[in-house]
Amino acid sequence: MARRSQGLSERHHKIMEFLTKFQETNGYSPSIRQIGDSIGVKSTSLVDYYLNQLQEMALIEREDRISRSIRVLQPVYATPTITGMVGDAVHKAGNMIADMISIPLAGRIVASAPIPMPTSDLSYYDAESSVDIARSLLPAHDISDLFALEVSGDSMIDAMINDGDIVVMKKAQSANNGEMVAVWLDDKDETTLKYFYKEPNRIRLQPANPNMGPIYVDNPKSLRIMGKVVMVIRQVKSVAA
Amino acid sequence: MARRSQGLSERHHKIMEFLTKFQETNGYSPSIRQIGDSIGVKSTSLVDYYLNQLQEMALIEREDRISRSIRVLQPVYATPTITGMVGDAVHKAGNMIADMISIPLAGRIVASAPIPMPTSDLSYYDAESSVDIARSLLPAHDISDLFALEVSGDSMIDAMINDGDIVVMKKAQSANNGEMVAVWLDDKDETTLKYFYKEPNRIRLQPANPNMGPIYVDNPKSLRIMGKVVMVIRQVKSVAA
DNA sequence: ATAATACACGAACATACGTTCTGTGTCAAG
DNA sequence: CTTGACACAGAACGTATGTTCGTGTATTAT
Repeated sequence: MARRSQGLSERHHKIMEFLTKFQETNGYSPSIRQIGDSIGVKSTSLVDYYLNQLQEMALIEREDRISRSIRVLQPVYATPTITGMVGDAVHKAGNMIADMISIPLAGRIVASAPIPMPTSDLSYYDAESSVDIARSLLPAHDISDLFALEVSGDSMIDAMINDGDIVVMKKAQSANNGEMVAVWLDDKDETTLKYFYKEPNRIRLQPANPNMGPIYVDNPKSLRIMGKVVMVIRQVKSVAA
Repeated sequence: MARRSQGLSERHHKIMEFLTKFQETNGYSPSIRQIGDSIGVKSTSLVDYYLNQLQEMALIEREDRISRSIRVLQPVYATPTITGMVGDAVHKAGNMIADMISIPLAGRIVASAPIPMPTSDLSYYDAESSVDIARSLLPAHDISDLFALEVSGDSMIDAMINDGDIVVMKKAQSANNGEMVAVWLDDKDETTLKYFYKEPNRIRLQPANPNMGPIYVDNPKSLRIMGKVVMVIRQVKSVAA
């Protein structure tokens, strides 16, 4: 339930500091009684009481009836000391682990050919052909079904995507208005990247470049949505057009 | 003292694997009995027996009479099994740490204003305003002097860069031919991103979009190079132009 | 053959540890 | 004033856990 002030009390703070430091120096968690000693509390029940609160605040995790099973989810360091800053850096690095996603590089996207899709969902973990991206950079929170393609040729230039760019896509068969999708146009026999808009009697495909006009597709069957574009990465080499 | 074969026996190996994995998945060490279960040993004393050996081999450390106090000094992953692949993935993630770069997000780039530069090299580590990028994605191997800017407005559209995009740049006062640079044009009073070409009597600024013509600058003094563009990231939201 | 050693089981033990219950004092809201 | 939420202590409880001991069986060395 809600505590009086939703912030951390002095006690909570001291406990978190102790947990963090103890973990780092010993490699395992302290016992309830050790925690009690560290903050000058005699009773184990009170410590348990606080630990439950910290757990509800998602600052720690612990397993029922298992000694020293406390996991510190968010390290708290005492006032800015050197060791504290080091620990903080370590922690940040640790977070970066969780915040990295390895996306399979499925192949190349060419205007004149359909999009190659990653074979299986349990895609083979090949370090050579994957793109590592920080989750914080991904707008989508749903990580599944992502794959990457390298753009070949200038044909996507109206989508402001150039040769050599990497597009991160999410598998999809349908799309909502305003989303950028990769579509295969039957009548044109080509793949393009456009913003998708479903209008009353037709579908409007809007290029990302506002200076260019839209394409209208009347027959929904002549259009196949391959995926939604999540991200575009351009590694600018020193070679110009 | 020395055991018959100084190498690890099968049992030792399995224990080390179990310890490593358990630690990584649970954040704390297993109990003696849990270890016994994992290797099919009924008696706790035997496990203790092996643990003492491992401790003498300096593979683990543990505190006397303290539960779950085992520290794994030298992680051991299984041979290519499922569990091994998990450990391998974790290991890979560990490598990814080293391959991540946190680039300060210095501000916004607007056509009508000069480029904001990061204040000091010991740039303040603010998690909220930084961009994490895998080093493998960066074409440049020189990591220093990198900073990131968020593009505001459509003015960079001839560089195929749109509103909301993030450009990663490297501080520079000069540029080589073919590099994309951010320049401030005195006579036009604006910042643009163009490919840089020094020609005999003038400087040619070529837009990334091949459909657009170049700009020529005769007086080198009216042009200030702010930095080289290293990378462009577009987080495609579901909002179109 | 004998002894020494490595490997294994199981029970008994002591205790470290998490959990629960009862009681007490404080303080603010009703 | 009463009520109830909150912060705390202490004790009692049950068990999870590390340790020790006694015993047995291979294997190896002497």
